[in-house]
Amino acid sequence: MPDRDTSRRGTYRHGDLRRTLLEVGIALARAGGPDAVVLREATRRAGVVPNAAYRHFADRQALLNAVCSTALSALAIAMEAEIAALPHDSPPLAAARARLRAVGTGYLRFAQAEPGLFRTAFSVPDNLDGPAGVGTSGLTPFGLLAAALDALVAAGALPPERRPGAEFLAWSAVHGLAMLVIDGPLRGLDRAQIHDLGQRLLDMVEQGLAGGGGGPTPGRD
Amino acid sequence: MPDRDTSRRGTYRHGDLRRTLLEVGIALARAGGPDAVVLREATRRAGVVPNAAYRHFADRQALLNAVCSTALSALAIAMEAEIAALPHDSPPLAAARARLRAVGTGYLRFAQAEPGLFRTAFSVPDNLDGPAGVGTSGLTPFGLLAAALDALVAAGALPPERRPGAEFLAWSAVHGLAMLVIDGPLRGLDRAQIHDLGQRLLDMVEQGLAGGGGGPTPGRD
DNA sequence: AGAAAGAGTGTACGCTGTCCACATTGATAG
DNA sequence: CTATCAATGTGGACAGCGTACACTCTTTCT
Repeated sequence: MPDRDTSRRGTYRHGDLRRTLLEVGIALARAGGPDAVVLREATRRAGVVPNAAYRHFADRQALLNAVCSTALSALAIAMEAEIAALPHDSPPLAAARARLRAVGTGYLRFAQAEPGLFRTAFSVPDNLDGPAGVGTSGLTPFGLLAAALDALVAAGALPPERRPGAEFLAWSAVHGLAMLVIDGPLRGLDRAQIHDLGQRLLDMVEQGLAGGGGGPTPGRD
Repeated sequence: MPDRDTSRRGTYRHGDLRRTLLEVGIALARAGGPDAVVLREATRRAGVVPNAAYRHFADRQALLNAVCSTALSALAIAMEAEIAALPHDSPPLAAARARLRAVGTGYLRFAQAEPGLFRTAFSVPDNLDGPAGVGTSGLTPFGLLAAALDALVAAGALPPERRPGAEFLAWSAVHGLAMLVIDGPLRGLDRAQIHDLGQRLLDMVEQGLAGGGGGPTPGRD
């Protein structure tokens, strides 16, 4: 981060204010979630007057959007890392199952390791499927989940007729648990307890998606 | 709502400012979620000077907490209404299953019918299990879910060893879907589509909680 | 060299939450 | 019946926020 004000900075130009603001914004989001991404504080830390930000971002929301995309990318990368850590020599069916679990586990680990960034990532309702917020594979977190489910179908572990919309069901479960853990009644649980609960949740998703016996409850309205 | 200012109001005293502020706060939350619960705007609508609020609420957060409790109560009541609408002559096992579905359906319907209140209800991390935010049965939304799961165990539809923590798994799934629907990629779906997805989700929860064949995936870490 | 465009500064406005001192009231004690 | 007191509402103030407008400094392009 460059110097703190014009006099100390020496130069009238800053150099790369846009990038600096983004990095500061990320730091703020990390520490305090979306509400902590405050334009004036960001410019202060960048050593620049508040209005300078408007040369690079239309308004506070634009900065927040950029931070949000970065947070989504970080989440995607965390999920990819969890996938990459899987053994490469498993049989296809076990591999497909393990991949879905890795997607969920990576998601939950990130939420717990970086709650501020996690909350920021989902503070903007867009960008979830847009071109932004991708990891090194070019997929968003959502895309990674969809791909894992496709692989599950290809491996025969998920009936194709149950595939459509399944990403929403799986995402609901994992995202909901993440919320409970970072600022719901489950905050305060230690890492191991959360991990166990996460694995039980993933069991539920796997069982529930594949569909055990009898299909959906008859007579539902 | 009483008159808009002292001159029109006539009386120096307001009458029941605390209640008025709470009601206005609920209206604001309904329309715009937690961020719309703005102290100055609430006092403006109550026809009173901003500082008057501090005689009844310690600060903005205290007002928001009160609104949050009310929103939680409204959610509990919506869920109770869904339960009450169930037929009373079903066999116990079917009744227990239907009750769990009603809990989830009521939750999702409320989120969709009152997104502002719903978001407000979960904007304060406490109050989820405290004495506040209860419905006519005296239970919080969380308590209603727990009771439905207990009934499921009593009816034999859920093995007792799977009961502990099951409320967190079920809640995760339903809450996550609610989030997707009110400000995630699923907003914009019409009522019927959401209902269908909700029922599929509840199928997944039912299947996944009861545990089909073989129990959890072996070899999970 | 001079003009044009880009980047940062300075000032200002309205909005917010909140603190302080003051005014008005209804209830209560003598 | 009146003096007092605690509760309640008012008025003015401050800092912090997002943001609009006009200005200046610096680089770049003709």
